[in-house]
Amino acid sequence: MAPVIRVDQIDRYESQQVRIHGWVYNRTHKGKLVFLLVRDGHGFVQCVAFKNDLDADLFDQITRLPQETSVIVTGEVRRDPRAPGVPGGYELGVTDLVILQPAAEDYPLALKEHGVDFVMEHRHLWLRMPSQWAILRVRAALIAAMREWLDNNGYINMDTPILTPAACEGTTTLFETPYFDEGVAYLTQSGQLYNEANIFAFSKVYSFGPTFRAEKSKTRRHLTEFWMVEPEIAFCDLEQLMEIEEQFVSHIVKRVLERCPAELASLGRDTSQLAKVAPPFPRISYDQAVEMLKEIRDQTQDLEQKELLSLEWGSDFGSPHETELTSKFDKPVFIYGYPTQVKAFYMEPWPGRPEVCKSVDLLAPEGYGEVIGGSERISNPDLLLKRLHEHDLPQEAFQWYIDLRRFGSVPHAGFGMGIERTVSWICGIKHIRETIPFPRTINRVYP
RNA sequence: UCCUCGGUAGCUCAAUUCGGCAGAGCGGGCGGCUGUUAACCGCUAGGUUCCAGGUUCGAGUCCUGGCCGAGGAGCCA
Repeated sequence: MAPVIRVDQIDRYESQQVRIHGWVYNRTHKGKLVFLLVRDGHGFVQCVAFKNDLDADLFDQITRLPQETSVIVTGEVRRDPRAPGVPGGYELGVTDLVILQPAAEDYPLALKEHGVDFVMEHRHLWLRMPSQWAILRVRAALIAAMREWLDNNGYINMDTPILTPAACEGTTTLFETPYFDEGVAYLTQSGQLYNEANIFAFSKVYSFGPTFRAEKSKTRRHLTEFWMVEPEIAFCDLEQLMEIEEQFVSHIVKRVLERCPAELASLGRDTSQLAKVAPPFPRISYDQAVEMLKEIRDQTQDLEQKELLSLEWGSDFGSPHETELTSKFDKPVFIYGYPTQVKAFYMEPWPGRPEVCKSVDLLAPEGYGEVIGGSERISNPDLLLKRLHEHDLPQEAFQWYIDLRRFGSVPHAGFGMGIERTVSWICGIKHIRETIPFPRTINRVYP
């Protein structure tokens, strides 16, 4: 019996009889000839059935196979540049076909454009479409590349808790859940504080998991549940942190370009920009960025844009600022040394300039904005305690965190990278809701 | 929370500045076609025009209120 193959490896089987386990994605009926586009999860391949080659009854069934019917197709692999598919260029001359289940006729997703609400309502089926399939395979490749780099560079994976007793950073809104006699617990918005404990045992660690923000954000860059990788490094300052970040990001982009060429091509992604992603990345201080934005603002004629770009020293950048800044570069850009007042309480002050802290954000090019936020952390217990009080945070809840600075404190730093934003940049897609299998947004928890 | 836009067939949309018979393409069904790339051609079925009021001889269209969604701002990764 012919072997079952994976469509992404079809080039290994030219002129051989093979079987494919899959689903009918599309059908074109031309009388005595039927084209089936079959997907097997690994790729999409065209299968060609001629009336003369097949039993009359079977051929008749093939001419009316509904979209999404599950099938086992047997046939000979042949190279043909006309053949569509992913990776494409090969097709199957059908010699036999078994129908496992004919799909119901009311499959909702036509091979046409659909509205956002409609495809989101049918996310469980939308996943089968080529664009979604490609994006989520890139996501998986990206996660694998990320773990590969960390595991190969001395980082150890430490899982941090999802149920937490209090706000990690005390600012943003948290999801709350009842918790036995303790009253309430909160869904985590970062594993960082726990990782700061972990580095004193393991030196270099990373956590990777879901994080939750109950912000009422309603933009293409926000989800209420998203995934973040958070490396944390002992004996590391801000400068070293930026070197780590650029190595890390460059490795991920390079690996995805190597491993997902067919997926990126099927998304129509121009990869020439991604190919330029290699160290070093430009480093711009917050002060310089403010100056650059002033110039850009003075030069623009568009009054609305002028308004959006208005900025005082001391405030954080909004999305319009990030877009303008990154458009000046063809690589990701570091912006470091943000004002202390717009950043979290645990960031190390800049030497001699307490109004600035040793923080760094990495902004992706092509308008994708912030994908990484990181900083050197405060290592002095007295200063940390002072900052806690300035931010009105309860000392008791953070006692363990202060303890870390009492028993062999060292300079240390870390960052968090948003997986969905990074995938959306690499894939070149507009909205991050497509970069996670089942997105959670402010007004959607179904399916 | 604020600003802007939208809701008509299963889907994507149209329905004449200024109220006058509810339409098309895709998808479904039936038929035709040996190289299709969102195939094409013919026939066919398919409607609570988001909801509730109001104006009018007459409302998909105008008015009031509500619901739902999208894009953006703020917040953030």
